[in-house]
Amino acid sequence: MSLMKNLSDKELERGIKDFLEAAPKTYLPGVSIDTVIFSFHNNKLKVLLLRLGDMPYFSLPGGFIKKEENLDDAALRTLQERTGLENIYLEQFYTSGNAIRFNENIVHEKLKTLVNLPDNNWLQQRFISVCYYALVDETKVNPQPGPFTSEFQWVDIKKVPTLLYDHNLIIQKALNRLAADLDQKLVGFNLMNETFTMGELQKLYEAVYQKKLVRTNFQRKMLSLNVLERLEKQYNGKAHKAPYLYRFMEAKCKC
Amino acid sequence: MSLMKNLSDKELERGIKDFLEAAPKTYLPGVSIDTVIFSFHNNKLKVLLLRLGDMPYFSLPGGFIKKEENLDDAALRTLQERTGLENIYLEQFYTSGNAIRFNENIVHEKLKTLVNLPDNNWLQQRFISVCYYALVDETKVNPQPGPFTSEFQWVDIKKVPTLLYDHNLIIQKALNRLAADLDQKLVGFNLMNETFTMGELQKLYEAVYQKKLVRTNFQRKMLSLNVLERLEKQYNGKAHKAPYLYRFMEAKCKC
DNA sequence: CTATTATTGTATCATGATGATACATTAATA
DNA sequence: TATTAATGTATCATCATGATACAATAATAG
Repeated sequence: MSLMKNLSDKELERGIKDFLEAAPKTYLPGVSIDTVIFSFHNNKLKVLLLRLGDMPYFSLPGGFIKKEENLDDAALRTLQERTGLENIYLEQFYTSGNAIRFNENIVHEKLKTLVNLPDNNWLQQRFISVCYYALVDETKVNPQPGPFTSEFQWVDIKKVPTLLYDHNLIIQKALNRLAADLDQKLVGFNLMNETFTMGELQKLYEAVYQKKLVRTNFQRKMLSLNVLERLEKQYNGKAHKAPYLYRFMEAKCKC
Repeated sequence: MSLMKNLSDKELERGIKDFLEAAPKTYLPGVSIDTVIFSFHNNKLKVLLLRLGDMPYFSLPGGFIKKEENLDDAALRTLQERTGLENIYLEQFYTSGNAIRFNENIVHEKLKTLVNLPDNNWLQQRFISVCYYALVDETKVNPQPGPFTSEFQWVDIKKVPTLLYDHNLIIQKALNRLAADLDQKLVGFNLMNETFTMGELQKLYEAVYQKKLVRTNFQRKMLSLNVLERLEKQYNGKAHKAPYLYRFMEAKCKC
């Protein structure tokens, strides 16, 4: 599902110029934020990727920290700006800081073709990037382009292409952390609808753990947690027993 | 155990002046490193704290990142500079970035009493701090003062006083992470001597988990991991059965 | 209306990990 | 030689988990 914004080069140029003028007085230098935005839709775990212009690589959405803004607040703000959502589950998990970043020169070249930039402009400095992961409802996200975004795409976690910088590594670390948090903090329900079947929930866990689970044991485990409320059955017209719907009872959980 | 370096105000002034002259061309602005250095000695889990001049608060050791240096390399270098050790177990676990840091003004005031500094000097900028924990052998550490250090102290984790900035929170997060890594990656042996008794190992786990463990079950669990080599007994002159010594067999472990 | 099919919900059994407890072992001392 | 205090091992109950069997059921085909 590609969300083409089809920003023209003219629009990109305008956005980048405005950004570059404001950035040095607005944002902390040398520190950026990258966010791995997860969703779970049609039984697939996905991440939101974006592209600058017609560049051959996607990258993670991110942003910068205002000079008087707390780090976590900046992560939430940039995420809200990009998704239009409130109340997002957000977790810091890693900070990336190699001196030379994969393909960064390609980005700089691309920027120069879009805008007439001097060498050593604000965007060309070295950045230490603080990484967060977010759990969102894909259907409620209305991606808003930032100054460097011409295209959004939700990509199946199993089909993520080679990305800019070390963003593939960052996604892998996010996924590892999400798997641990799924166990220990039950954060997975932030990715489910209000109601869901046990089979749907199992698909989420399988996508995060990247392995098949035994259906009957999964069901027993989930029910034993005592955080699921069983609702009416879901008659879906299929020629078999209808599954129950469940709701996650936040009150019973310690997260 | 206090390691007074008794740096005079004159020495501190010289060091800080030199640092401030070199810092802007040497280090990335706005990003620092804080390191929670753990040791386990005399059955006590400790962290290395340091004090600037005669300030009323201790703080964590740390450092800065050279302009062309990878983040992890910087963490290792600053740690080596401060401890004189090679081959240190080091793990990044958190990045701290509130806009206003607890008691930072006190530090700025103290610096001004030591050196005649302008407002808005390099040290007074806002820092995003990337936090690492390290596991070291206290007896092999020979603390080297940095430009802001007049005193080192190994402090029992149970007796850490109120520290500067959010360093108490950072230590707590480091301890939580260490507890998780003790389980999953068996990093604890980095804190033990080459050989140790089961009782000593249990004291380490109890100090990290901050709770008592049942001796017999702990022993069974550790032996079942198949990573311990049993050596000769340790006759220590006590009126009871002598305990075996054990050695950690790295080869059998996946860390 | 009945048999079939695909899926779902539950029960059962074997296995392994863990908490709790008992007990045998032993190095030094009285 | 008995005592003491710590150590090493065994045992039992409990719980979590993997594997498997089986009953229940909603739609469909005959």
